[in-house]
Amino acid sequence: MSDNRAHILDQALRLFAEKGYDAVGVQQVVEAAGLTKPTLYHYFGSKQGLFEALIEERSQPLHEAVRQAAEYSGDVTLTITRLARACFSFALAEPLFYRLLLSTWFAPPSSEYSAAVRRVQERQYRLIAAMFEQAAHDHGNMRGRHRRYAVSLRGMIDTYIALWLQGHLALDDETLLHEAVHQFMHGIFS
Amino acid sequence: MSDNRAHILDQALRLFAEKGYDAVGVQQVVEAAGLTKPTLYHYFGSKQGLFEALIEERSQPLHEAVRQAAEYSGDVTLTITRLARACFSFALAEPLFYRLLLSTWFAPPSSEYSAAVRRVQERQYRLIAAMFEQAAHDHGNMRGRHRRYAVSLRGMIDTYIALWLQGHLALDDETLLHEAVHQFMHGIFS
DNA sequence: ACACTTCTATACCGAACGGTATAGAATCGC
DNA sequence: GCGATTCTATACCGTTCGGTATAGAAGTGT
Repeated sequence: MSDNRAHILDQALRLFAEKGYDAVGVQQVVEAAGLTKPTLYHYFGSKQGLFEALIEERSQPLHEAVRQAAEYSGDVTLTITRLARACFSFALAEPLFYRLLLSTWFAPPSSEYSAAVRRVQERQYRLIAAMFEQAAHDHGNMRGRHRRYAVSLRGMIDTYIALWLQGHLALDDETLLHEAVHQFMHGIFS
Repeated sequence: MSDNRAHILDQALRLFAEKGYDAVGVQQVVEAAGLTKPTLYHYFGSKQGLFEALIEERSQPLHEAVRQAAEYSGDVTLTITRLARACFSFALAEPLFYRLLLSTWFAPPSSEYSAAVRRVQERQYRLIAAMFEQAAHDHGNMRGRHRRYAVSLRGMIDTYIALWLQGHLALDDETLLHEAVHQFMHGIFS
């Protein structure tokens, strides 16, 4: 019955996302899953191991989506739109997981467990930066700025998702998506 | 000797910013301050009270700086530059406090203690939104978008500060400041 | 039927958690 | 000097923390 493992991951995701890693005890997780601690420690070895397995496994669909969306096709606006849409879609499908990603990404760095999340973000950052570097071949004025562009695009995407998570806007809105991308491309004086 | 109160706040800020609220025990705080728990509970009543006092008191200089910078003077670019500079300056002066603000702002919402930080952010958001609303009187094409502009400007500022906190860029760089503002105003083509 | 590996529960470990009852200093108005 | 208030330390409360020793199920290959 190895779907006990999946149950533990499910409940751990929910609790970590709702209360934060340090505020959730191992006991709470196994109780929510209807199991006991030795089961959890059998599969994951430690609380940190549980968290890392959670991040590693559940982030793969996002990583794949970003990888596909970030393939530069000659049209910067289109690529950026695809990228933002990929992130928005994933956040809409897995709000708990995206909340966990965001909160850990901005959490204090000392915590050992957060390295897993930092790896995920770093991987995505590299994909986006590479896209801007390719795009700079077509648009000379972008040359040398691909790092800053990657950084600020990710920042914009995460800002919108964070605001959606707090109920300040609707993420499943194509108009909003295009306005956001348009602002990124052409500024607020459109 | 009521500067014991200040010592406790200092150490609480450092520990909360470095490890996170839930990962820091009351015992750790008073030990770092060279005191004992009853002293802390005399001044702050509870761990949550300590956190809220910390946020409320240490955020006032930031709030005042943002309030002044957000006074619209007829020049949008100048106002935004002043705003970003005010936030950057505060972050440079109080990196631990800004890190604490950011991490709590993106933390799971269930935690009672985080309401204090949400109040701070909400106050600043209103100042910035009001500035854009005034600016819309001069720039008709901005009308009705002041909320989105306020949101994305704050997002951009916090993104840059977060990246500085992680060592990815230098915040005390007037060129970077102007590039960031320029990108916000005119997009990445320009 | 049997050894063997995989999985799960009971019961427990020492340490740390947030918080407090009590009492002794220190400081103040007078 | 003296009562009253403010502040701080010793010692302790019950609970929860992450983690584990032990042993019993459950399934598998032979």
